[in-house]
Amino acid sequence: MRDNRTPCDACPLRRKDHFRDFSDSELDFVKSFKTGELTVDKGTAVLLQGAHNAHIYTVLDGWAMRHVTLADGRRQVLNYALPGDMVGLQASLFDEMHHTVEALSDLTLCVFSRDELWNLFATHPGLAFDMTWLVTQEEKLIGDHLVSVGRRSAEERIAYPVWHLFTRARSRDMSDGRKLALPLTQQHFADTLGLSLVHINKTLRKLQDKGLFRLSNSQVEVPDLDALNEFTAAPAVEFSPRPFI
Amino acid sequence: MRDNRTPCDACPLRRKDHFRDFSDSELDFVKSFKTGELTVDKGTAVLLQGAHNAHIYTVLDGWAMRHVTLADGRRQVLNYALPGDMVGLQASLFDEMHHTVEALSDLTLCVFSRDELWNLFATHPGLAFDMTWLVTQEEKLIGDHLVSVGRRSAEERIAYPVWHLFTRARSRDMSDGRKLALPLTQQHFADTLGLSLVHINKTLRKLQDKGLFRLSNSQVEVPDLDALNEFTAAPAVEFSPRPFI
DNA sequence: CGCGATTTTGAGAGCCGTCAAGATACGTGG
DNA sequence: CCACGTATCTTGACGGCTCTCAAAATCGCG
Repeated sequence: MRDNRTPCDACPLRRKDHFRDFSDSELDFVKSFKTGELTVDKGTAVLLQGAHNAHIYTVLDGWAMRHVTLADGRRQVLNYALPGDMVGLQASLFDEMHHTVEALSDLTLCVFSRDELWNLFATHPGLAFDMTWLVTQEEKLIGDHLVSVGRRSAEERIAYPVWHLFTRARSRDMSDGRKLALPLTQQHFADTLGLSLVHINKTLRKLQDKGLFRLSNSQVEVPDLDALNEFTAAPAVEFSPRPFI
Repeated sequence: MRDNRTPCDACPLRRKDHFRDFSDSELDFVKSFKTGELTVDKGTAVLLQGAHNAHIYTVLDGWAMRHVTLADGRRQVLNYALPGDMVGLQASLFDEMHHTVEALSDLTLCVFSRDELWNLFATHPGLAFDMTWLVTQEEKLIGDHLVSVGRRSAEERIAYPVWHLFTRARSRDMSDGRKLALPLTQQHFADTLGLSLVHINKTLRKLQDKGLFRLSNSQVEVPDLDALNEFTAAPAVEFSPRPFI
């Protein structure tokens, strides 16, 4: 945890169109709710499956991944967390974590105390409401993911997270509109989509040959996002500023 | 919606060990929050994917299923709802539904007004907290489901919902410990697990030949729940009274 | 420049899907 | 109570999507 933390007053996320702003009272509370800032290197596990943790986090900068590891080593990625996303809340409010949260890039997190969560609900129903909304959004994302893994072909499956991550990253101004730095290996795609690494590689080639996108050097380039969206057969998402804490 | 509704004072769920009781103040609020009761026949869609709905529901009696239907007709079941589970909240707090909720049996639901939700957060932080907890639990269940579909073999996959539904139903006193009325067809299993109906049928036979359970006449019989749990390789769940609204 | 991580490619096997048809159970009306 | 239509379950054959195994090529980093 570092001293030179980002003051909430000057939170870079608040300035982005994607996120809604706080009221003065809410901002004051969040400032006190935030107990510190955590910066970890790429590859670090921030929250560990099976462990208890006294903190809740919001991603301030970087990419994280939530995943479950089975006893025999098989892994399943649940979701990716981008700036503005909370992690540590989802498992369940006070039980042990059911999944691991790992940094995919160098990662900066705002740290909140779990003990203060009740206080948030008691004194700031608006923020509590926002938090619940965020959890329902997470549930929706995982549900969509489940639909993909359960019912779509390999080609459709791969296209979905490319489009999805690109769209989410763009709304956070992480992309210039066509290119995006994407810190995922093909193994990540495999563990996300329930496919083998080899099959991911071959299917990825087919999709790139179709011109839907281009992956290289940890970068994605999407020439036509609408075409990619149509290929995934996923409903396009509407845009309205979303809350964050 | 019927007139002879179940009064919250005499809610049959409150009496079960599985659910925690309300404080007097909470009970009063929930009584006013509940605007009616809805009883529908087996097969009825209570909430429709793509539609808006002014209500939130809690299952009072019966089985429901939450599922997504793709444009070409492929279906993916997200989860099953049993007495005490909320439906209609998850999609997202005020947007259109992203999935359908359908009655698997004759189904009775408590009806709550979405407009009052804000009031709940403003005046009863305890209930708001419970509601958030319920959503995180749903997210956990869907996450576990995703792990199953993404990373487990057909045999492991099928065993999981049998164990899971049996355990959940038993905690609601719907089973005598060995037998349970389970209103699922093999097609439901297929749509739940991302497998074909034919393959479900053949795998189901193998598992029954192993003696893990027996399905017939819409009944499951599980001779040894622990053995089944071990086979699924899913972590057993601890028991503590959970909230409901 | 050298080593580990990641990507790529090929071959062969097998799990699972599709197609098809028959058997059984269930609900409804006569 | 029986007849009949529909839903559900069962079984077999066959094809293909995806897996595993294996090895080479390329990339990334110190």
